[in-house]
Order: sequence, then C-alpha cells, then structure tokens
Amino acid sequence: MTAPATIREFEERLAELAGTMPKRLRQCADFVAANQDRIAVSTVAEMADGAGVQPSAFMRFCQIIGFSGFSEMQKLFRDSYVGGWPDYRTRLKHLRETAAGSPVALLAEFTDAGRTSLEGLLKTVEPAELEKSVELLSGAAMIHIIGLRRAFSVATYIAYAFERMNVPAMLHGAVGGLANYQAVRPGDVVIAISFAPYTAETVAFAEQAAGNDIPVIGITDTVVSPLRPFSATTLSVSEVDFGAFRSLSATLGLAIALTVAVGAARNGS
Amino acid sequence: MTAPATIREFEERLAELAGTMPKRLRQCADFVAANQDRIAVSTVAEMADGAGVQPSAFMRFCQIIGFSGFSEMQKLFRDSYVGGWPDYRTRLKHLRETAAGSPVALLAEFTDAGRTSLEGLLKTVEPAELEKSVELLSGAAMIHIIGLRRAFSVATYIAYAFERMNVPAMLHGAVGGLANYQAVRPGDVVIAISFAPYTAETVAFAEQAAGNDIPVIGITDTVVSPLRPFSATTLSVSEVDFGAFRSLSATLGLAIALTVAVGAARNGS
DNA sequence: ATCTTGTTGGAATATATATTCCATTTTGCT
DNA sequence: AGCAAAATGGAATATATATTCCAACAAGAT
Repeated sequence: MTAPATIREFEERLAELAGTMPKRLRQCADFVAANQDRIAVSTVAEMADGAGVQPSAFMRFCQIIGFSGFSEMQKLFRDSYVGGWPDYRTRLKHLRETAAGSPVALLAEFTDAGRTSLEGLLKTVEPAELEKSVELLSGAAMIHIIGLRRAFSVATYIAYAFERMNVPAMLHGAVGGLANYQAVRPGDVVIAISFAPYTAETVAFAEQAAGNDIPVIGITDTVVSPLRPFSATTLSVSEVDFGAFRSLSATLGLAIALTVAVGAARNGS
Repeated sequence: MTAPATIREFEERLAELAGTMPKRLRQCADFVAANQDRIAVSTVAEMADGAGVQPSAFMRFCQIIGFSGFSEMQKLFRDSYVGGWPDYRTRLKHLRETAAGSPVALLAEFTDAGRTSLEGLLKTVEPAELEKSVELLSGAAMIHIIGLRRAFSVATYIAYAFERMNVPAMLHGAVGGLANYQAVRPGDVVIAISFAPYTAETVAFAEQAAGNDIPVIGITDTVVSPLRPFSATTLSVSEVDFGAFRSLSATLGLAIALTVAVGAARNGS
C-alpha cells in the first residue's frame, strides 16, 4: 500500500478505512478527522493524547493509512501548510472582493456578522442578571421554555441541553404552536425568548406566568422589548444582521452558557 | 530579557532589534519576517538554510529576540496556529475548576469557542460543494430537512428560514422523533444534519433517500462521518466543543448562508 | 471450554533535532 | 598595521521525539 500524496487522497483513505478499524484506531481516525490542522504542528504524543490513546496506537494508525510512520504523515501536512491558509482577516477580505454574489461570499458575511455579534455579547449581557438567572433556574422545580418562530431553534437547543443534563425542562409550542399554560405551577421558572418583531404568543405566555408569580427569564434584544415588564430578569443580546437575516450566533452562545451553568449548579458541583 | 508572549510582541521586538544586528543575524531577521508562517512547521536546520546561515547563527538569533532557544520560539507560533482550538480536556478541566461559580466566565468561554468555530468555517467549507448544494436546492420540488438531537435546532432554523422565503420545505422528526420516509418523492432534495456521535435515524433517512436516487446534502463534522457515503455533496463544519456541548455558531452560520443563497436563487434575483 | 487471531499498552531503542562550545575569522578602533 | 572585541562556522553533545518490539489481554471461532 502506498502513502497518500495529497490531503484529499488522505481524506479518502481515511473515510474508506475508518469504518473497519478497531476501537483505538477508530479514536485516532475521529480525532484526526476533527483536528486535521493540528497534525502539522503536533508531536505523536500530543496527537495520541488528544485522541485518548497510546503513542504506539497512533503510530499504527499512521501505518494503516499507508504512511511509513507519523513523520511521513506529518510531512504531508507541513508541506501543504507552508504558503497555505492565510488568516481569517485576509481570507474574509479576499472573499468580499472577489467572490461577491456567490454563496461563499454570503457565508463570509454571515460568519463575520456572527463573530461581531459574539464579541458584543459580553458587553450587552449584565453579569448580575446572568447570575440571577442561573440562581433562579437552579432552584426551579421545572423549567418551561417558550420561543417561537425565529427564536424556536434557540428554545429547542435549550430544551435539548437541559435534557442532556437531567434538568427537568419542558418545551412549549413545539406541537401546533400551542403553549400549555396549565402546566406551569408554583415553584417553576419560565424562560421566554423573543426578538423583534415580538411574537404575541410568547409575550402572552410570559405575561400569564408573571401574573401567577412565576419568575420569567427573558432572552430578548432591545430594552423596549415587551418581554421586559413581565420578566424577573432580562438577558439582552444584540445580533448584527446582514440583510433581513440575523445569525443567532450570540443568542445560541448565551443559551449554552446559561444551560451549562445551570446544569453545573444543579448537578452537585 | 523576557520572551515575547504573543506574535505581536514578537514582531515588535523583531522590528526593534533588526536594525542593530550583525550581518548573519540580520539575514535571519529578514528571512523570519518574510516567512513567519514557516516557523511553526520547520526545523532550525531548514530555517537556517532558508536564511542562508548556520544553524548556530539562527540559534543565536532566537536567543537575542528573547527566547531560550528555537523550540520556545516555535512553540509560540505553533500555539498561535492552533489558535484557541483548545484541546478540550484541559479547557474542560479549567472550566470545572474556575468557572463553576461564575456564569460570566462560562459565557466568555463559549463566545470564544463560537468565534473560533466561525473563523474555522471559512476554511472547512468547500466553495464548490456549497455552490453545488445551492444549485441542487434551488431546483428541488420540495426540500426535506432532517436533524435530530443536537442538530435539531439547526434543522428547525433551516425550516423556519425556508418558510420565511416561501421555499417549500418540510421538517422531519419534529413530532415523536419520526421521519416520514414516504413523503420524499422524485425531484425532491434532502438536507441531513448530523454530528458525532451520529444519530442513527438521521443516517438511515439519508441512506433511504440515497437509495431512491434522491440527492442528499450532508451537513456534518468530519470526513469520517457516516453521512458522507450517502451524500451527493457534503458541507463540513467543525465546532470547538466542551465535552458534550458545542456552540453551533458555525453550523448556524452555514445554515443561514445556505438558506439565504437558495432563497435568493429561487426568488428570481 | 480451548485455541487462535487480533488488539492493546508500555517500556526499550533508534533517530532526528536542538543546543552548546570553542577555535577561527571578521570587524572596528587607535 | 596591530590589537581587542565581536561574530561566525562547524563539530560535539544533549534532548526530545519517533519508532519498534513484545508481553498481556480480549474477541471470536471451533
């Protein structure tokens, strides 16, 4: 068997062989596939550690792919590295100038919008509010999540993350756009997510909850959000939008941080 | 004299000292300035050769800049290349130790992860594949979207965006985790989204579609993804993740770009 | 249940690479 | 031109890193 001569060939070989590999080698394959760019600048020991295997196992992996050893494999990646990939900034600039109108150019724009949004996130979110939210959610008997239309993906992600961490949570509005008002009981907490133009159902749900003295955590964009009056605490996110669409990157980032913090707080740590 | 801690600091130091250096060291400085990206993947011998000096001279150069030797200097460049792609073992540990009490620190971690993921997006997505995807989707009679568990939020977002742009699309698995295999008909296109550990249902759906000659567009993470064999075209996204949680920022960015591009193509513009 | 084949972990070894040292050469100064 | 100081080249050494090997173990077949 001959060694792959290009990265593409390497990828093909990897995809082809990965399925038939035993456990440890499979770990190597997965790690390598997910961290291709590390190969050029890492030692076997580092790669093996990252994949969670012994250096000798990683060595075998290289040989099964067709290289004589790690060094030969690394050489392929080092060669392709030199003169390759410019950094993010230049790449973005280049795409803007040359690829205008193409899907990649769009991708670049949304990428940049998302990045900017994320950078703004730390400024717009009040640490005190965030901490209060975590506290409220940590003590909740049940967490109700509502977010419709554009905010629905965020709601589903929060629901998924809570489920994964064994935190009792319920996603409203998933079926038939209906919210189950009656399911909200004393001791529960509501997370309401809505952005301009605010969905009436979400606001109504928050209002109803607030009326019954259920604490509401609002995830929203502006200070004039209709969610604010009904919220015990509000987390503000401002997304940079490109054209008529906004990238949710910052909102998702906030959602994950919130859920993980709550999960950590509840699961004993 | 202390070693530069960042590339920027290194550049400053270099600019400051280059003027006062003797001939051979000057050659090193010039070569390094012009070939910064080689440092991470070259040996002293190679660098020295490139600069036209002896290895020992290059060694002295590193020390004059403030490093203990070449290895230390190389480390700076290697680290900056993997730039923030943290090996998640250490980060996760760090997170457990320090951030448990502070949600804001968590938020900072996740925004950082999101930012890095987004920057990586421009590298991992193949322009040609993206264009092919847009083309396929533009001509589709109906677009079927499947993504479960972690990928579900992405799927819902894509469904929402298509709906907004009057593109006929159908989200599978939303109710009862069921996919409606029978709804897929000739002329349709499937978007399948799955990340490690890959959800069996998603893969099965893609397989079924591929078997009936329905083009599948796979949104996945690595080249060893089980989605790949069944996909007419694959869009790769690698997210930085902390154990079980990943930011999805990059994936959503890709999803938006893809849907908007398709929307624009279909709605005449 | 026993054997065989394949897989794994870890220590031992080989190799590549960085680093130091010092004799020699060059440069700058009086 | 002659001296002192600095710079240089190359060989010798130290260190890090890749690579191999084999004993222990697990999985599958008979």
